[in-house]
Amino acid sequence: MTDRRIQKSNRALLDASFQVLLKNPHASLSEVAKQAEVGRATLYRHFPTRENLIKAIAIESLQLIKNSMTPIVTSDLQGKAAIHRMVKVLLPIADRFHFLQMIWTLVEFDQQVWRLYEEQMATIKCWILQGQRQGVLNPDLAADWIVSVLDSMLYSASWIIANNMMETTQIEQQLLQTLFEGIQSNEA
Amino acid sequence: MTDRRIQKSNRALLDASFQVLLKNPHASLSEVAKQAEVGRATLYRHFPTRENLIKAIAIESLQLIKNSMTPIVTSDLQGKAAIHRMVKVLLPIADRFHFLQMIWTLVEFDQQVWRLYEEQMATIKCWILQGQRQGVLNPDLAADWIVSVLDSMLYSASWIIANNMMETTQIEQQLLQTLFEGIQSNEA
DNA sequence: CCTTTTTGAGACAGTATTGTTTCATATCTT
DNA sequence: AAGATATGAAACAATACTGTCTCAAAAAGG
Repeated sequence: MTDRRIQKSNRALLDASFQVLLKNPHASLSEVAKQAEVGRATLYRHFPTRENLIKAIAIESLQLIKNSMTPIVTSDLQGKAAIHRMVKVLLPIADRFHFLQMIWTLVEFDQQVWRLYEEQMATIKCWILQGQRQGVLNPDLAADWIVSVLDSMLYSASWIIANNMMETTQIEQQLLQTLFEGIQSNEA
Repeated sequence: MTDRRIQKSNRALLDASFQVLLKNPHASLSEVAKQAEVGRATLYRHFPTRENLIKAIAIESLQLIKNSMTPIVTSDLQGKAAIHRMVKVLLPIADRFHFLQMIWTLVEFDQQVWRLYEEQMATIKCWILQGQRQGVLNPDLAADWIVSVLDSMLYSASWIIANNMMETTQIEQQLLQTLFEGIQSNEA
């Protein structure tokens, strides 16, 4: 039915562009095509404009994030346990967060992308409010602030991983520790 | 001695470019010149290349940060108290951090800029190690991780302030609370 | 007041990128 | 195997931005 060539090119382009634009958001589409081992014309056939390409990556990233989170949503995990689990699940795809954060200022997205984004944020916020009601999370902290911190810590972690400054498992442990208990010494 | 026009144009250009490029790193130099109420030719007379302009903003930002931090360095504050104070001092200029973080991937800086940056980071890292030795900061956390978290939390705060989502004083309090004690409820 | 210097406006060439189109070739589907 | 379709290479126009230059006007300094 569907031509295998199309799928192959599409995949190669999505992977390559993510890889290239993550490193350098200014990269020309020639570079992307080259990295994807695909002709420049083919790139334009698949993604008519640059914005179109970036949007496709954004949607794929958000979809990836969503797919990682739904198992947690459908499970009966709540509050702290849910957040704990979420961090573990999202850390491996933290570079997707990085990408979204990076292009956020460069491209104006349409409703579709925003909806996906808001949806994920709403889910996280919901867990936080739940945790606060249950008394496991500090109710003095604004939910928006906590969401933002979570976001930026994942970003930090992704950056450290990308630069090979620490091992993934160690980062995971340190992130959770810091997020829940802060940087203060336990004994203090 | 020095022509007042030069200083005036220079200041206007530095302010305008920071403002414009913070919003949109892609903005053309025409937009910058327009915002600065200065001719495009004048912009090029002051800053021969785009990179040159961005570098100037980066240096000014780093200098600003440095000037904010030196009073703390020369004081005898240490460990937690020093970090506490630092957060308070840096929060008002968090948008400078935001800017640096934003352009970091877009421009390759020369030694001068790197030195200034490394210098600030080293100072912060020094305080953290000190705090860990004194037992006020969790010694299990990597100093690099803590620096990174600090950085990203300031970024979060700056973003929230920029979007008028919370008041500055409240953010300051929440940032310190989260940084030191995490998001966990005290009673938990 | 007179000289020097900066400025703004505009024209200008150079360059890079975008996006389109064509056509022969290779690869798929049936 | 045969027809349909995606692809690569290349040429192409259009655009946008960069960086340079000139010149008259404005503003500074002594």
